[in-house]
Amino acid sequence: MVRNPLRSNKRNNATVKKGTWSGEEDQKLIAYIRRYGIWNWTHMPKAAGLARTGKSCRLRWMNYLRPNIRHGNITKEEEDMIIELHRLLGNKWAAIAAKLPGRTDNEIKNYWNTRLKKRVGDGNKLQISSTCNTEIKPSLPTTDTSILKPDIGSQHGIPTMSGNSLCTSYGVHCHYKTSENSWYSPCDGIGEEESLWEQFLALKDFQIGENFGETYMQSVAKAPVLVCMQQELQQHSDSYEDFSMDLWEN
DNA sequence: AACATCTACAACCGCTATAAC
DNA sequence: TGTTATAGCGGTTGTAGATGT
Repeated sequence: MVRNPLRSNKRNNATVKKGTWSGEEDQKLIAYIRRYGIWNWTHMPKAAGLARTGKSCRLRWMNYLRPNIRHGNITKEEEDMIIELHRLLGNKWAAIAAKLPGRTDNEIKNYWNTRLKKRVGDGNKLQISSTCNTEIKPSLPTTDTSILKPDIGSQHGIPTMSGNSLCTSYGVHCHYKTSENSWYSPCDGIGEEESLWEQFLALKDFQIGENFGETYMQSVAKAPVLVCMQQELQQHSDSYEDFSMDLWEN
């Protein structure tokens, strides 16, 4: 894991160190950031007395040195979350990491590529109707269809998707259950989504059903769905950009 | 014991989005 | 409006250590 230590920087002819960080380098970076904070990754290395690129410093800090990073074995619960989040979000490692406190995108990416990829495989992508060209992640077979409501969405040309525990109420969202009595949501808040839903439904001119709030609150596969909604909205609304993209950020 | 292959993961690279000018 | 700088993301690489032959 030790990489070649010294290489010249073609741009400024300076010698830039590469490869594994030493304890001394770590201490320099930590000490500098503690004292001065993060102000500019490009210029920070020189100020901190490090022969590294800003990019290298940033990576080292973000992945290993910053506070609250959890090192060590990934728990079964975390592993389950990674699998489910990957199923929903795909290779959005930063988005997945945001849901696992203390874990970094790099760590999750490595964990997926080395341990989970082979086990979980590729037959895990959620499918969505052809009306939506967004690739979304895989789904497990549906077993319980008793809770299905009329697929209003499809009547309006809205893409329908399915999830592990399928509930296509209103044809545009589904529930996802990660474990017994535990609903998981990829988004922190619901305000933005609610607004999006309302605008979307208004554009589509159909009613929010009586169980809408409950079902939508439990919806986890909504992130990909929202992209489809955004695509729909984009065709109808100039203000689409005002509210759409933040949804993925969370 | 020696060599080959595999696994895990730290780190790098290239690209894109965004901000600043 | 175009250009440049910066930050961040995801894919990929390189290598130490483990395991197999």
